[in-house]
Amino acid sequence: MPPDITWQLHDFQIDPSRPLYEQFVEQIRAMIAKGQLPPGTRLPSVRDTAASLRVNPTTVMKAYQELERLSLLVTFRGQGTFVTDAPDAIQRSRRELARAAVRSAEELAASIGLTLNELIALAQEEE
Amino acid sequence: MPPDITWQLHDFQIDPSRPLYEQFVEQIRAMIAKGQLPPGTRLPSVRDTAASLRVNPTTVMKAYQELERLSLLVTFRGQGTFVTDAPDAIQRSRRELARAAVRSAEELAASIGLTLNELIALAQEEE
Amino acid sequence: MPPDITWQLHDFQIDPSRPLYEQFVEQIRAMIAKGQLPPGTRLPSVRDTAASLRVNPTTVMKAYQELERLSLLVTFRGQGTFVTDAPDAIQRSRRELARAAVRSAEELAASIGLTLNELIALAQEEE
Amino acid sequence: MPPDITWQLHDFQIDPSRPLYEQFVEQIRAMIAKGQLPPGTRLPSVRDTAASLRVNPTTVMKAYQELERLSLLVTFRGQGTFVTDAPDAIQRSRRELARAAVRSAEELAASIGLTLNELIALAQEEE
DNA sequence: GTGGTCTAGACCACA
DNA sequence: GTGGTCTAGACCACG
Repeated sequence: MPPDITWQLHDFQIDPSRPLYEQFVEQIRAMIAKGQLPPGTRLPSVRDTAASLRVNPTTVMKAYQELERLSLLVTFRGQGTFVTDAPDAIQRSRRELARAAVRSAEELAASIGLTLNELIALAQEEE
Repeated sequence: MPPDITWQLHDFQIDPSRPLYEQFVEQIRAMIAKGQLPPGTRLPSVRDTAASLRVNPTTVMKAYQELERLSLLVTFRGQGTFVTDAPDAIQRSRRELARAAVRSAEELAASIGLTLNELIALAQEEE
Repeated sequence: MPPDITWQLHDFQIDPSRPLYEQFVEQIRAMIAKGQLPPGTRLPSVRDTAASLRVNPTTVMKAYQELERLSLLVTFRGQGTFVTDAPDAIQRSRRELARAAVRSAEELAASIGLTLNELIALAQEEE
Repeated sequence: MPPDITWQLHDFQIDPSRPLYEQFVEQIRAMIAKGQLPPGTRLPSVRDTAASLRVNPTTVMKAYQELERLSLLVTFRGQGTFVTDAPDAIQRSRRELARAAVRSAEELAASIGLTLNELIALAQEEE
């Protein structure tokens, strides 16, 4: 039985120029991918999270719902929201994150006529 | 004297979910970085570009201005907009693109507890 | 005299996204309709059911009450809750279930301009 | 170039006991599936729809976004929301609707020990 | 003008 | 107590 989790405002880095809920999705997804939020963990309630992040509850809910769509969270009516306990959903999510990141770098490389390795080499060049 | 350039709608791939002007910046920047638009080339006017891309002129203007800010384009009043011929501007831009792309992949890797190499390996794993 | 019944957690499949009590109603109703719970059978008490299903007693109570409303269960104070032995209640319930299901499929068919048979054919089409 | 569409309150049947946005999704999806909203059609803006349905704009937006997730709508920034012009997305949606409806009827049939055909026959029986 | 995000606050069903 | 829906109204970026 994994313990409940709590979080504080300072657990999250927020960039006011981007959608808040999107950043919550990213950061919670990263915590799950890192194993920091083990399968079955109960997340703080929408209201509690909203209070500790000093944000509107609907903003938190939007993030939770998006994570549910990604199969990373499940909510049990009246009981709260939990990290999925299907370990493959989590592993799949890690792979998807990795693929998206690598694909995006490869696309940029291709757009300037380089391979991924050449891109990495170029990034390390001295001024 | 490099020839003028024209472009067609199909030279650009657009994704409705992201700002148009931003996509123009990226794609023109890529053309410059690839040498497809050599230094000194005169770009089509904002009006012409907007017409051939079937897009709002202010969108094109915003893209050109952003590229000027990046020192990749220069505008001579009454004569038009040209690809910079400062030789290092282009190479510097290539390095900046590469660094940004690599840094972003590294950050994602770190956020799920991996190195860049591990991230690339994970992305290549089979289903 | 039909024997008492007991049930285990695994007799019920639950979907977190729908009301629990509603799913109990459906599943108990199905057991009765199938003859798996013969007329006159005594059901486990609300407390026992709640315990073995690891569920809030009020949830079970709500399900039992709904099944009473459907005339499929009757409660004798102090003696417990029993499957009705009015012979037509069960057959009527089967017909009602069938009609509701068919009507709902017909309505969906109509909403996309098909008959029920066309809908069934479309559902069987290959990808 | 498909004509714009407008709609009135009475084009929608609403059941106050179920989420509004969900009903909008269903009904717009049905209109698309029926061909009543041809590919490429521009939907009324969120604000206009909200006004004619006498509903809050965010409720309409939620419906539009859900339909976008289903690949039935695409939105072009600053220009509005359009029915996708990929005809296969629409046909796929029709099949999905049909399959879900049929599967649900089959499941109910199975739960009372019948086949789909027997269920349909039972539904047609006289009182 | 378009869609999108966020807030504050109400109300509901479910457990 | 939980999540979920809806409203009214503000503000923003984009075209």
